[in-house]
Amino acid sequence: MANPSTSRLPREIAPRSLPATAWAVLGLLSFGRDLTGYDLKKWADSSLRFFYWSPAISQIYGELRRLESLGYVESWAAPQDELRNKRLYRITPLGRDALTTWVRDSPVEPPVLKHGVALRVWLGHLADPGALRGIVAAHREYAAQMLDEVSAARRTAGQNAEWTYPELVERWGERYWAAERDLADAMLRDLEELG
Amino acid sequence: MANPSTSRLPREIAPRSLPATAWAVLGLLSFGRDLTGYDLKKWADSSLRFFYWSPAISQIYGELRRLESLGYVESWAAPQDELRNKRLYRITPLGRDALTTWVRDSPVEPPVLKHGVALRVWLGHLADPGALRGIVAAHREYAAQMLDEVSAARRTAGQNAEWTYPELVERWGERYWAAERDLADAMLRDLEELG
DNA sequence: GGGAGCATGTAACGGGTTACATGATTGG
DNA sequence: CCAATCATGTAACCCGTTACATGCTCCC
Repeated sequence: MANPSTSRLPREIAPRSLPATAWAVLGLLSFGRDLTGYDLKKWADSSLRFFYWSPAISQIYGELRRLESLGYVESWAAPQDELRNKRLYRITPLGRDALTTWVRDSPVEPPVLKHGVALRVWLGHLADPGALRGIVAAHREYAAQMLDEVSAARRTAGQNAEWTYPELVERWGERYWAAERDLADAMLRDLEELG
Repeated sequence: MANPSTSRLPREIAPRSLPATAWAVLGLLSFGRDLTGYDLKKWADSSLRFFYWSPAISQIYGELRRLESLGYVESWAAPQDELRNKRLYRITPLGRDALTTWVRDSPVEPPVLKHGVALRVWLGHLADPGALRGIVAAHREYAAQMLDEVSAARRTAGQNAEWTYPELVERWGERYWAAERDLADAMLRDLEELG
């Protein structure tokens, strides 16, 4: 049996590496604005979701608390209106350093691809051909709409130097969703050829 | 206060809908072969992962137990060699029906996109331009390799009618990874234009 | 009056991963 | 002899979601 007094290692000093979501939230704050959790959720919905994903609001609040406990963000109460307060968050120099290190050094996780439409086509031997084409056609429209939305987001975004990289990623997002739409079209043609 | 005797509804009879992973595992079995958990993991690694993803082996074993408790699969011990047994699984008619219903009726989850490379480029204001290009270039190679692997898988796959739909999805996978590679190239060009 | 938006959080749950444990066989 | 492969499973843990709770303001 292990000696109980030695079997437990002291809590490691080096900061445990955070989930990518935490870095994404900190990343939103790295553009320099003071924001509430609610603000962050809206911003994630209108930008992050096109190439990453938008966490649930409850998770954002949780990550903000964790980031604050690590000293990566600071917060204070600010008047929302006469009666209520809201909590504004700002990135700290320590947080900026940690995020910079993460961007530079952390191994890049391979992109997650979990394509429910492909999964269903793969099981085509169990489906009615018409219904299958319907599923793919619906996905085609979904991709087309994502393309519309990311294009709209790009047009309304600022053009200053500060937004160079987000703009570049939005361009990438447009191409991505256009490709996704074209891929759906090609799959529809393949399905129709089956008769 | 709610009356404790009525505040709790009776356990619903209708089968709770399973996570997509369970349907994917059942889907592997729907091609009609008797397989072990280990076999299923290998097959997932060589086909599912190109368009969905390959669950951990421990999860496959767990899902198999759940599917068996629902009557969707049956299993029996078979001799692996003189000393050991392995457990073979087969889909049941009930399981086939349930899977068919799922393919037909379940709402299709929008494809998950969680692109770590795009996230890092989006934070480009914190990175050294050369390092950023390095990240994208590595991703370009990753996509190219996925393309190679899915092409190889398609060439070695059976050509009979049974494999029509898997083959179609593999074709889709080839196009997908080719597009991903081209998207990385385009992003590299955009990054280089920044100077 | 009611619904949408603003704003913050807790609790329960499920999905999925890694690490661990075990042990035989095959091939270099 | 050692590593890889075959084969099955448990336990701990974390990530993330949904559902729930609260309450104000603005606008129709």
